[in-house]
Amino acid sequence: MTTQVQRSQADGFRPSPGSGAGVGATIYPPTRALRPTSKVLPEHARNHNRSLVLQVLYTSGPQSRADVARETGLTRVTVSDLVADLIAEGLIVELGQRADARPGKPAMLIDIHRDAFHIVGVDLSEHRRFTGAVIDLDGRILARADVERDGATGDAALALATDLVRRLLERTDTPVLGIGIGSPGVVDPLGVVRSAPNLGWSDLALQAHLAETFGLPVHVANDANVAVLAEHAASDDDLLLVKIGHGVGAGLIIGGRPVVGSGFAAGEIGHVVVGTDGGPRCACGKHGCLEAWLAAPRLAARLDAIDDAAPDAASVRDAILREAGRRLGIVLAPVVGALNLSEVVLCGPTHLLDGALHEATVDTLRTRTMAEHNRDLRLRMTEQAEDIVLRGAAVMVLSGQLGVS
Amino acid sequence: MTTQVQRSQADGFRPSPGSGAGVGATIYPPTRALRPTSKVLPEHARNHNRSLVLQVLYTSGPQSRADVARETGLTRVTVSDLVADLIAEGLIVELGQRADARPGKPAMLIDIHRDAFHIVGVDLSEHRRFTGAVIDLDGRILARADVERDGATGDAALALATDLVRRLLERTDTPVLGIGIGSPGVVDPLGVVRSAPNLGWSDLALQAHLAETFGLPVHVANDANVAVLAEHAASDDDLLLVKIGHGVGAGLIIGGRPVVGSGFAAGEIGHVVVGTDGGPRCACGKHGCLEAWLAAPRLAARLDAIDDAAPDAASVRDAILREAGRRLGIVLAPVVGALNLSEVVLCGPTHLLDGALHEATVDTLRTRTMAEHNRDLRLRMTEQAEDIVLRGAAVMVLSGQLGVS
DNA sequence: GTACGTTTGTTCGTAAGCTTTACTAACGAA
DNA sequence: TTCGTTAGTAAAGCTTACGAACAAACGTAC
Repeated sequence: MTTQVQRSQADGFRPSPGSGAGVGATIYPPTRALRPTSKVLPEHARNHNRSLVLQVLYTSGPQSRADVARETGLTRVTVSDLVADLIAEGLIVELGQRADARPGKPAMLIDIHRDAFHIVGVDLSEHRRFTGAVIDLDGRILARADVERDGATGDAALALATDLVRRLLERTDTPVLGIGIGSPGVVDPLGVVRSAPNLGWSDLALQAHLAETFGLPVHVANDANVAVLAEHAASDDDLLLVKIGHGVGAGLIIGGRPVVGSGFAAGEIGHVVVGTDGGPRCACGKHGCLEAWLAAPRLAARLDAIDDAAPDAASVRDAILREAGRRLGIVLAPVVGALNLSEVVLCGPTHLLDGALHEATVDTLRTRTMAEHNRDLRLRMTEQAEDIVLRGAAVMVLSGQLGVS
Repeated sequence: MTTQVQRSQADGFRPSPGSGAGVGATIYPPTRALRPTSKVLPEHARNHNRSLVLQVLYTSGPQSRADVARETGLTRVTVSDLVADLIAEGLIVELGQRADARPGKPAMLIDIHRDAFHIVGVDLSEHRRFTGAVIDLDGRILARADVERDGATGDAALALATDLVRRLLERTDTPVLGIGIGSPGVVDPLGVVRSAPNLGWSDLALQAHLAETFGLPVHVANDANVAVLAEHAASDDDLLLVKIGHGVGAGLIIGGRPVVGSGFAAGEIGHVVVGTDGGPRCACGKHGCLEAWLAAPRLAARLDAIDDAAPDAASVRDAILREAGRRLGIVLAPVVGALNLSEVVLCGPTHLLDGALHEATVDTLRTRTMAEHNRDLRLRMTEQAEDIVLRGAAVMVLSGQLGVS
């Protein structure tokens, strides 16, 4: 009976991609979308392979067409064809023959044309000013420009941001691949700032405005969601980035894709209440919000309130930072547990975060989650300091325009 | 200057799929994988479109080839070609001409051959017994079989499960599309049970064992992760399912894809500590774990301890359930906030969960998250009761084998 | 120095897959 | 009967990737 069943099954069913045929080869593919949602044409496949070639070159550096073919699994013929297109478009250049001596025909090295395009990145998340930079394809910052915000909101703030982009575009003679913007607040995938109270923006079509003004591809996302892209470029795991500044926000990448959330408000953890014992009153009216514990200005104010002359000032400062870290750990523990995260990154003022606070967060996470499951959890400070949003904006443009990161 | 820049850019760059060319058309595609990881061949595209046709029929029911073409965006020619293949494989059948009178040639209705295959689903998560069922493609349960576990662990438990599958396979004469298993513990994507303390399993290659034994496609995943598939079949949003039974676990679908976690332990929230005021001692040694508050046996025991004769027994019961619900809300709040979830589903004993506990969880979530961002959050009981894991197992097989759900 | 093997990148022909165009079949409406 | 509409199919063409074969260019063994 069972043999009959399996015979019919084997005849009637063609296995889907990713799951080989035959006994024991069928696996549940976790990366496959559950439901196909739109058709795929050959040109889409080609675009994917095009990005794949660029990706290999981007991460592994100059190499021959044959090398790329081996790494991608495509044939040399196909790679040559794709590369020919990409050279014609100016995205790839030939660098000359490989130097080292090997048997066989010498290889012609190719690479992404790293000088062919620049990227404009802008960070609107700082409270006091907008910052921006011209960035090359490798994420190096080539030129900077800032503008003091001076409390500007609404259209005035938009004008400041637009002008900042204009000034940055004037700083380069190289074609610009695109403009990436990290904005505070809730930003939808079409680049509409749904709500950014600090800037007085609501339903502002920032992407459309800038795209029309400058005639360039524009990508806009929440600042923390942008920042996590910069961090993700270095690793491949699921990643949570907590950005602590004037407010507290997070960016999240799961399975290689940014999490946006049902209302495009993923990562908005600043007003989640921490613990069951009250806490400082928050601007939102609640008590014990994460932001009330952890926002940089509030934390700094609490530290400043301590009289340096007092005999135990140092230990009080330490206790304050430690408590803030503990509160962060309390909020993160359920998230780390539910998502089984292996990597959490902190981003913000180093003098506040990197020390007692960081330690306390680690300790709290350890004691409040199942050690067995989260054994290899890493909690670390970002190494990108001030420029993380700018670099993330560049990654966002690279990813959106070339499918590379 | 800027005009020059944009001209070169427009010439040199071909927009990637999903982002149209030209001003304002470029969007940041949130569903695109950041980095292409493997090549895509035409046959992969065809398989995708094949699944797309099946998906449309599966969800929308019998219709003509032309209807499918309109809904998928593929041409009638391509749909006819795909359908011809699928009919040859026995996955689609022609049902005869459409009855209603319309101008033009009458349509030949086609549908997924819903009687051609059955699915075997098994739930290993109950403490006292293993349950299983033969399920049709629409998720209807056609036959059941159970086996008392009687404390069996290790190889004995494996033998019980294997025998249960064998008995289920004997209950149907229809070809079996595949076997789906929901197991407690941590299960990796290859169907290896990395760790299931209750069953005494560690690194047990359950998928491989069953596939070899029965010569059928087998899919294994954690019980809560399986259950959430059943729930997801009804909606399309991000979804968190909390499964409360002997333990407490969760399953999570984000962006249409199950979250697995870095150690394949996503959803293991049972041993996250809740609140900052201690709590009952847990089997794991910590105090105030979610499981210590909420696991069905412990909750029931606390309720049973109340003397029914006592004057205020009812209100004490209520307080206990309410407190448990509050604890659940406290743990979920950071997760809901970080992921901006719109839908959370509870699954477990209705008499415990659906009442004061549920209400308290909703209240707690409301007061501990930002109402503005999570306005449309729904927290509800599952409607699938006992069979959710069995139905989820069927969805897992459907999804894995046909790309349909 | 010559023959041989190796590696690169290209050319040519082929197979797969989807589209456009054009057709036939079958129906209702005027 | 004629006209317009809809379903499904057939033929041709375009895109895309592949395999086979080849020439170029190199090291090495003898």
